[in-house]
Amino acid sequence: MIRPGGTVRELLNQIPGQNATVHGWVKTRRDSKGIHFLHISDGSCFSDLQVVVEEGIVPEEQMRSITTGSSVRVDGELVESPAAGQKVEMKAHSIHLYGTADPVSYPLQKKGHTMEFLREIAHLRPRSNTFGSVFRVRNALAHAIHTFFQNEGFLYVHTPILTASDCEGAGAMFGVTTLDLMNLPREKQSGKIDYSSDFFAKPAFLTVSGQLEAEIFAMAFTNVYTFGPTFRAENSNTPRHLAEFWMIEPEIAFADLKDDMELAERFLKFVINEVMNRCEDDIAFFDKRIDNTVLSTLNNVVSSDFEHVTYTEAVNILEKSDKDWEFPVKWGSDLQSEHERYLTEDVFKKPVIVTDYPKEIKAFYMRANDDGKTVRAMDVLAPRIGEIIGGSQREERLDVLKTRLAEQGLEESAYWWYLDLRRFGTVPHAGFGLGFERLMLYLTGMKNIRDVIPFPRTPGSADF
RNA sequence: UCCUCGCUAGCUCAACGGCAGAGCGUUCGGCUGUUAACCGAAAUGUUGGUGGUUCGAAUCCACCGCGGGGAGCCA
Repeated sequence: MIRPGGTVRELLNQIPGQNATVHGWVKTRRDSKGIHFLHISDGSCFSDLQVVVEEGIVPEEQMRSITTGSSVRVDGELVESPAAGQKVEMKAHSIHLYGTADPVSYPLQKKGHTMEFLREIAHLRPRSNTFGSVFRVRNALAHAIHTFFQNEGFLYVHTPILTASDCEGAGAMFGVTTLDLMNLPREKQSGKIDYSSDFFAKPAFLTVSGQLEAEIFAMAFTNVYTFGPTFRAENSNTPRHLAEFWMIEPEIAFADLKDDMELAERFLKFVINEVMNRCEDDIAFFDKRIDNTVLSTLNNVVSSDFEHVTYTEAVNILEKSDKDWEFPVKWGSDLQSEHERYLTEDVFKKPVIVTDYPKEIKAFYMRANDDGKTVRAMDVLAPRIGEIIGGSQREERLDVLKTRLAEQGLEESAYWWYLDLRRFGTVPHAGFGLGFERLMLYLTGMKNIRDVIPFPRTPGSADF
C-alpha cells in the first residue's frame, strides 16, 4: 500500500532534490523531442504530479503503451520544475507499468465529457478531474459534519436501516421481504399477504428517516445526531432526488425552535468553512469550470446572517411582488419551488429560514403554536437549490400530540413508544434533517444530484 | 407520475423527404520543456428499437426504450 508520505499531495510539498516513488494513473501524456511528460494522479489532491521521462530511460516500445488511463509506478528524483505550471516535478529513473489502457477503447480520453456521459461510465468517472474533486469534497464534508457534532458533544447514534414500523411518514417506502414473490402466502379468509412467515413476521421496509429513533436517544443523551443512508421509493425524476441518499438528523433536548435554527446556521457555516479550507483547489476548480458563483455564494453564506421570516410574512412578501406566479400564493398552501427560489434568490439573496407553517401542511410531530393554526416548523432555503434543511420543534405535550395524531388520521397504537417519551420525562426538544447530497450540490455547484454520489440510485436505474 | 426537448462516428453536434458531415478524441507523420499544446494526413456509421406513410425516410406518423430540463413528491 501507499503509506503516508507517498501520495502525490505529499510529494508535491516535498523539497526538491530527493529520490521518491509515485504510484498512480496516467491522466495525460505529451511528447516532445527526446522527452515525454506524464501527469500522474492518485486521487490524493487536485493537482497531478508531472513526470518527465527523458529518451532512453524507458524502452520506446514500453513508452508507447503508457497511455491515458494506464497504471504505473515511477521511481525518480523530485526536482524543481523549470517550466511554468508546477513547482515540483519528478525526473523518472524507471517506470513500472502495472496495466495498460487501450486508447481506442478507453472512454475517458483527454477531452471534455458531458456529465450525462460520465454517469454512464460511473466505474471510470472517479478518475476525471471533476469527479476527483467531487469525491474529495464529499469525503471532507462527511468528516466536517462529524467534527462539528463531536466538537459540540453530540452523540452519534446509528438508527436502524431496516424498520418494521410503517409510521415514519416521510414518503413512499421500499418493502423488504424474504417471501417468495412468485408464491406469496395468503391469509385464508381475506386473501391478503400473510406476513407471519416473513423474516420479521410483519411487513418491513428500508428507513425513510431516523428522526423518531433519534428522539429516543435525545431523551437520554441530550444532543444526538444520525448520519446514514436513507431510502425513498418515490417516483421522483429530478436533479434533486435520489432513491438512496444520506441524511444528517440532529436532535437536541431542552431546546426550542430558536435553538434549532441557531444550530442549523452554525452547522452550515462550520462545515462550509471546513471544506473551503481543506479542499481549496477543488473548490477553486468548481468555481472556474462548473459554476462561477460557487466561491462568492459560499463566502456569502459563511459571512452573512441568515434571514428569518415566518410563513405568514413570506406569503405577504410573495403576494406583494408583481411576479406572475405559475401557482397562486395563498395562505394555507405550501410554498412552491418558484416561491422558495424567489425568496432566497431575489428578495434576500442569501439563505432564508422560513418558520411557523400552517399545521395542515406539516407533520404530526411538530409542536403546535398557541395561535391554533401554525406549528413550529422551519425550512432553510438556499439560493439555487431551494430547501436544504427541514426541521421543527417537536411536540412534547402528550395530550396535544394525541390530538394531532387523531387529526391526521393516524393510529395511536403504532406510536406507543413515541408517546411513551412524552409520558416519562418529556422535555422540549427540536431537530432537523439535512440531505447530504443537497449540501454537496451547494458546495460544488454541480447541477445534478446524481453527480455528487458515487453510484446514484434513481427510478429505473441502479447500475454499478 | 405529468409537461417538454432530445437520441446520427468513441464523445459533442450538423444534415430536416433525394450520395452520411464537422469538431474533439484515436492512429500515423511533423514541430515543440510540454501544460485543455500546435501543424498535416488517415481510420471510424444497421442514424436508439419496432411498425407505418412514401418511388425514396436520419428527416414525416404511431408505439416502446433511454437521457436532459421543468413540475409534483421531498431531503
